[in-house]
This record gives sequence, structure tokens and C-alpha cells, in this order.
Amino acid sequence: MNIDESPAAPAGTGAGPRLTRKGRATRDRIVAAAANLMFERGVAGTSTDDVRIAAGVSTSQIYHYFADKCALVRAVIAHQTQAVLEAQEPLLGNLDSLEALRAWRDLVVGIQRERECQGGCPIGSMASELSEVDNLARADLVVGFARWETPIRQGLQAMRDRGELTADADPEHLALATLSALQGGLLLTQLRRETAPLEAALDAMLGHIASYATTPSPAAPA
Amino acid sequence: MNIDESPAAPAGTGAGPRLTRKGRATRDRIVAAAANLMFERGVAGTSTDDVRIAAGVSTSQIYHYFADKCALVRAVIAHQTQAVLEAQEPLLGNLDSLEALRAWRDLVVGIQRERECQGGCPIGSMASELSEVDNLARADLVVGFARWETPIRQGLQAMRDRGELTADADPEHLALATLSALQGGLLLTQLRRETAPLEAALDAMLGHIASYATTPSPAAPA
DNA sequence: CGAGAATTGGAGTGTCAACTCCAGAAAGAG
DNA sequence: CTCTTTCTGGAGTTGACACTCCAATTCTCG
Repeated sequence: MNIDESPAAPAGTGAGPRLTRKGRATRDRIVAAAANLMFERGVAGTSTDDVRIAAGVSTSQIYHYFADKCALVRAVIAHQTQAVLEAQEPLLGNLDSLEALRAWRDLVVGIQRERECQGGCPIGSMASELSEVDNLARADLVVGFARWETPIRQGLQAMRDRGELTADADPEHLALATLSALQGGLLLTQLRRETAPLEAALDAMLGHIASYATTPSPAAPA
Repeated sequence: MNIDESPAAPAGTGAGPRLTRKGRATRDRIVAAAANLMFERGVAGTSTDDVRIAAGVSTSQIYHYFADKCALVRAVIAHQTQAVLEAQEPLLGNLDSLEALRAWRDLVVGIQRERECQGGCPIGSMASELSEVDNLARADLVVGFARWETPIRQGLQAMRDRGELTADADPEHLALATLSALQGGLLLTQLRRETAPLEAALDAMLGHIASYATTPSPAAPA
């Protein structure tokens, strides 16, 4: 792992040497295998040899495509960020109504239920494991979470612009809170092996957002 | 690390051989040193040799007091759970008003600010790192989080019993959501090195709880 | 005091992890 | 076709890590 920071190297973008079509394929195979293993057993619990076997490549190939285990980890972060965001599409891109938010909540809860509450959040768990250990990885993860937060904020902003939320609803604040609740809910759900914490966290958060709504669903008018 | 479960062994409770006063002292020294290191660098990032040096003991002493690294980890979990709960006392034991909740929020945010947002939650980060790897540790952490959740729930319950919260406020649900928001806020705060996520998450949660209040603070009466 | 238990020191062991090296096989450019 | 670059295989190196072993010392308790 790395501790210092280096401004260069676009990381996820395979910058260095040109890649053949075949080269690109094996590189992807390595990243995908590493991502799976690291999701299941953590970064520290995954050796390059494990990756080697899972990807069906030889030792030298890993070090041909990645300078370090650290570099491989950063590629995995990019891969998982993409995967997480895509798994929530197209809902994530249109979180501009309470119904959409509720559907998104159900999707997220459903995903956890499918995998029996194991593994937690692919990038959340890496954030926890790497924040104090690898500053470059941390920086990548900050960007990854920003890409997650943005569509949430934009959805809320759209609702407010449309007058569906009162003016004192702060989309930035609420988006950050929602993402936090999601992450904490995922953590406790992973720990307890049941979706109750995730559901409680998201329901509370959506309830709070709904309290800013200008057209109340069940309650009495002002 | 362990994967299987064994019902025996009370873990945190030093059961086996009797401990001399001196023995208890060195055992505590080992646990405290291990806790610090694991908080800073993670469980996987802390070797028994690191602990040995930090605690100023010899190799055999660690294995005299702990069967495994796994057993040491469980002792650290017990230690950190206690530390986390005590750090929030006496507020945590009396979370039965909105003011108390707000004071608690300020305390938690203040703690993070003091340590420059580093390290996250001592037991939350262990939960993330160990959930998929060590079932015994996971069980201990479940208990630890339950001990955290209980006073929150009891505070909310007291408010409801006293008629300060409406009947449709579910203390269990809200406590779980609050703990989730806290954990997620801590995770993102650790990642981004700023308290904004934690503040947003807790403020949203307290706002949501306040929406169940029967005596509104700033707004007009019913 | 003296026996037995608890505590300590530190050398040693086997394994596994990250990473290196070099030579050979394919692929693309001209 | 041939030169250059990319890709691949696998043996080898170095260090770290979890854990063992045994002998010496200190403590407790009757």
C-alpha cells in the first residue's frame, strides 16, 4: 500500500503502454477477479496469488498490467464504482420524485436481500479498509462517492426547482445525509445479516425528505 | 481468523487460568496497545509483532494470554465497545429529550473534529473489516452495537411514554436508523476528512425525530 | 519456606505474501 | 516477411507473519 501522494498517473485510466485487444481482455479479467475476491474477503484478505488463480493468468501478467498491488486496488475501485452506479440505473438518474426515491430504496434493499446481506457495499467496505492506509485509494473513493451523491442531489434539486419541495430543503445536505444513511444501513445490515437496519435508515431518510414535500400524501393540510 | 462458530468460550471474559494482578496488568497492556494499533491501521495491518513492541512484552506473553490473533481481536472488540460507550456517557444514558439528542450529536461531531476525522468508528471499522472473515468477531460486534442501540432506543421510548413523541414514533425503528446514520456519517467523514457528512446525517435524523414531537420548538402550534 | 502455578524471554519454524527476472510466444507495423 | 512491441510462463527471492517451544523467573498460598 501507498502512503504518500503523487499527483501524476490518471489511475483508472490505463495510461502507460498501449494495450492490445487481447491485453485489454486479460487486464479486465484480472480486475474482475480481484474485484470479486476483494468484495468477498477484503483487500488485505486477497493475495495476488488468489487473483492469479481466479483470473487464470500467470504471476508476471499481474505485474505487467499493474505496478503494485496498490495499483490493482485502484483499478478495482474504479471497476466497483462503475458497477455500483450501473446497478442502480436507470433509477439513480431520475431520483426526482418521492415515488422514485421509494423505488430506489426497494431496489437497494432487494439487492442486499438477494445476496443474503453479505459483503456490504463494494466501495463502502473498501473506504473503511483503505481510508487510513492508502491515500491514493482514498482519493479515488472520494471521487467515487461524489459520483454517487451527485444524482441524488440533482434529483432533490429538481424536485425543489419544480416546487415539490419547500425552499428550506437543502438538496446538498439531504443528499449527503441520504448517502450516509445508506452506507450506515448497509454496514449494520452486513453485520447483522438482516435488512432491518438498512430499511430503517432509508425509511427514516425518505420520511424526512417527504416532510419537505409541498403536497402531503396522507396527512392533513397546513 | 476464524470461520467456524464455537458456542463455548465467553471470549471477553478472561475465563481460563487465574490471572495474577501482574498478569491482568500485562494482559490489559496488550489489549490496549492492540486496540490503538488496530484503530489506526486496521486489524490486518497490525501484526502481533507490532503489538508486542507497542505493549513492551515478549512474544510468548501474547500467546500466553490469547490463544490466537483471533482471540486478541475479540478482546480488542470488547475493549473498544466499552471505550466507545463510555466516551458518550453520561449523555448516552439520558437521550430522552431533543436537547439531549442535540448535545449528543455535538459531542460525537466534536470527537471526530478533535481527531481530524481520522480512524472512523473504532467498532464500525472493525465490523466492516471482520464481518465476512470472522464469525465469532461478528457475533461480538452484533452484541456491541446492540449495547449502543439500547440507550438510544430507551431514550426515545421515554420521550414517547412521556407524551413528547406521538404514538406513531417507533423507538426501535428510529434508534436503528439513528445508529445507521451515525455509522454512515462516520464512514464518509473518515473518507472525506471533514465532518460535513456526519453532521448532515445526524441533523437529518434528529430533524426526523423532531417531526414526531408533540411540542414544536419554532413553528406554530396545531 | 517451599511446592505448584503463573509469568516471562527469546530463539526458532513453517508458511505465505509481494514482487523480480528472464526467456519465449504472439501480435501489430511497415 | 521482419522488426519491434506486447504478452505470457514460471521459477526464484526476500521478507514478514502467526505461532511454537522450552527454560528461567516470579508469584501465591498453605
